[in-house]
Amino acid sequence: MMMEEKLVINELEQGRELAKRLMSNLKHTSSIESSKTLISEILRIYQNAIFMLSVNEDDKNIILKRTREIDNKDSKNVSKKRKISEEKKTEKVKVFVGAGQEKGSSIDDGWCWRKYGQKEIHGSINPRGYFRCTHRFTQNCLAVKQVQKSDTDPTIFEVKYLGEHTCNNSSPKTTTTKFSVSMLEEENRAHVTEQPEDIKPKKTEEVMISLEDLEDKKNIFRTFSFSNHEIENVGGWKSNIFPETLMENLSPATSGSGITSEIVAAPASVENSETADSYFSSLDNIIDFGQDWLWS
DNA sequence: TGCATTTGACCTGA
DNA sequence: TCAGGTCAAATGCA
Repeated sequence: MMMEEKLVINELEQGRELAKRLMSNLKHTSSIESSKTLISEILRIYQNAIFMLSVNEDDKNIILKRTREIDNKDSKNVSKKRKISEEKKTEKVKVFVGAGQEKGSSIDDGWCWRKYGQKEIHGSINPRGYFRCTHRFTQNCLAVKQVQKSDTDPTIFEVKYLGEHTCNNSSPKTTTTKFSVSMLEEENRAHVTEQPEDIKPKKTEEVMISLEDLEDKKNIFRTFSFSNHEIENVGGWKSNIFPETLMENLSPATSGSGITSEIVAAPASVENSETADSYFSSLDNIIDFGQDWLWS
């Protein structure tokens, strides 16, 4: 089996386990917070899986090469202070570049990060930002990520994840699954109809706003797109992610604000795959379920 | 006032 | 020796 297929399967298996836990949670407990956290985790895992299925061959080769290098180093039992032997996962995240991003702030991937350094990288125009989990000291969470803006496309950020989150992700901000939605929310507020004061987004309720919003699916996926810009079969890709009914409900104003241009099609091999279709269908169900549950 | 960010210095591996 | 990664004091912000 190909290495990337194993990685995807691993991600999806994690998603399945989390979904089971979520179901159990809903049956046996009334802990809304833990269920929200599980939903966020599931969405993140499916995002990773979709990304793995959709990266182009060059990106796959880079990821595989790094994975093998890591494996080799592990097998030699080399222990260095630099985190070269830790699990590393690289994502390319295309974002709307707003003011916050220009300042080099962290890409909001649902976790709570604290910036601890920035370095000019030899041969790169843009500096690399270093982030660690906010709960590093309180919960001994060793997750770290590096964010660097692409030299060729300023709307693409390469994000490297090192280490796993061991924190319980209890920060209000960390329970969101927005994938860099924040800047777009700023943009969207100009278009969104006025809401009553009491439901304006508050920091502690971002997950509710995020999941309650009818356009949430659109927000999630339009702010996370894939590095394969060559393939533009948007209809097939979008129809996998967004049900037709949802697409019909999107207002022209909002769909014209960038969503169609920012969602990049999956490779044909993914689009034509029944397996992949079922994954996307599951994702829809998960998102639908999350919204219905939160509304109820 | 507490927390996050910035940034120069320092450390480490290649 | 140099590039990349981390530390920690200074600074900013709510």
